Amino acid sequence: MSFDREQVLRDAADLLSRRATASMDEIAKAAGVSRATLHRHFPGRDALVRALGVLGIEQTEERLDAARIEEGDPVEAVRRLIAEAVPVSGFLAFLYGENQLYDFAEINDGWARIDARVAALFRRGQEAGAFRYDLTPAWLVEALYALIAASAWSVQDGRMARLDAARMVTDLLLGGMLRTPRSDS
Amino acid sequence: MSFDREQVLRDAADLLSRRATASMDEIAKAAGVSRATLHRHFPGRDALVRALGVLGIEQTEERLDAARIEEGDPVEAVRRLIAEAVPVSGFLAFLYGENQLYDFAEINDGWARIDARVAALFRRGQEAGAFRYDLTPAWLVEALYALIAASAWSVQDGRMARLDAARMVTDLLLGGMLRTPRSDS
DNA sequence: CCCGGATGAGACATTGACGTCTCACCCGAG
DNA sequence: CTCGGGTGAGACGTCAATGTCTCATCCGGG
Repeated sequence: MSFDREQVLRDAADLLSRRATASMDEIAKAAGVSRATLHRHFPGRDALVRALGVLGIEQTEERLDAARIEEGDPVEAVRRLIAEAVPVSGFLAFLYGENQLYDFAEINDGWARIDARVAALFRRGQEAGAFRYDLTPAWLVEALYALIAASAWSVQDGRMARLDAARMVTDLLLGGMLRTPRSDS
Repeated sequence: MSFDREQVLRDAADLLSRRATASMDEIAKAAGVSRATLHRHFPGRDALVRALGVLGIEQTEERLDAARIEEGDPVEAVRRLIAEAVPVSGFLAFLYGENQLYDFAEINDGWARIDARVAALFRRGQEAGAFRYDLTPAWLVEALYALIAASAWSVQDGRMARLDAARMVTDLLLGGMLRTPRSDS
C-alpha cells in the first residue's frame, strides 16, 4: 500500500467540507490510510489543513487558467469556469466553508487572488452589458462558490448525477445573472 | 443580566454555521453569557445543538406558513418564501450545514418536512409551466438553502447589506429558475 | 531472493475542552 | 431593605483525541 498524497487530500477535503469536526482518525479512515501514516505525512491537523488549502488553491488556479476566464465572451467564460471548477468542487467546498477556521496567510492570499479573478469576470460581463447590474460581483462570486459546493454535496449524497453537476450550476447561475428585459425592469 | 434563550440560540447558530468546531467556551462568549450559564441551560453540546435544531425547524416552519407557499402563483410564492426565510437565515444556515453532524430524529424529520414543502412548490411551478423542467426540484431546494446561507454569511461579514439579502437571493434564484424561450432550447 | 523504506496496528503519554461544582455578586420582586 | 433565584468567574476532575513511538509486515527495486 503506497501513499497517494493527492488522493488522500481529496478524500480529506470531501470529508472536512461536510464535517469540519471530523477527527484525524476519521479522516485517516476516509482516506484509507492509518492514523500513524496520516500523521507521518501531515504532522498534525494544522499541517493537513494547510496542505489541503495550498493544493486546493493551486488546483483551482490551474483550472481558472485552463478555463481562460479572462478571454472572450463573458457568458462563455462563465460556462468554461464552471465546467473546470466542478471537478475540483471538493476542494472548493472545503476552501469556501473552511476559510473561516484557519488563518494561514498563503491560503487567504490564494483565495483572495481567485476571488479577484472571478469578480473581474463578472464585472467584465456587466460592462459588456451581458450580466445584470443589480447583482453585485461580490454576491455573484459568493453564489458561484455556494452553488458549486452545493452541487458537490448533492453528488456526494447521491442526490445528483456527477455528470449533471456542471449543467445544473451553469443553468441556474447564468439564468439568474443574464441581463434580460425582465431583469432591467 | 438575564438569559435570553432565543437570542443565545440565534448567536450560537450564527457562530456554528460558520465554525462548526467552535468550543462551548467560544459559543458562550459569542452569546454573551458565561460557560457555566450556557451549561446550566443546555447541559452539553448535544443539548445545545438539539435546541438549535428544534427552534430552527420551528421558526422555519412558521415562516413557511406565513409565506403561504402552498397558495397562489408559484413565482410569487417563491418571492414570499425567500422574504420570510431571510430573517431566519442564521438558523437555516446552521440546519443546512450541520444536519450532517448530528443525528437527531426530530431534527431530521423536521428538515424532511420543510424539504418536502419547498420541493412541492418547485414542482407546482414546473407543472404550471412557470419554472424550468430541466432543473430538478431537489437541486432547486438545495440551491435555495445554499444561496440563503451564503447571503447570511455575506451579511455577517459585511459584504452585503442586510436589506439587500432577500432581493439578491430572489433575483438570482428566480432568474435562473424561470422558464424562458432561451431555457427551453 | 534480499534489503530498505513505507505502512498499519496499537500501546501509552499528553492535552485542551468539557463537565461539575462553589462562591460572590447582581437583579428584581415584594 | 431583604430575599431568592440567576449569573459570572474560575478551580478542579475527567476524558476523547492527539502526539509519539515501537514493532511486525508489506512492497518494490535491484
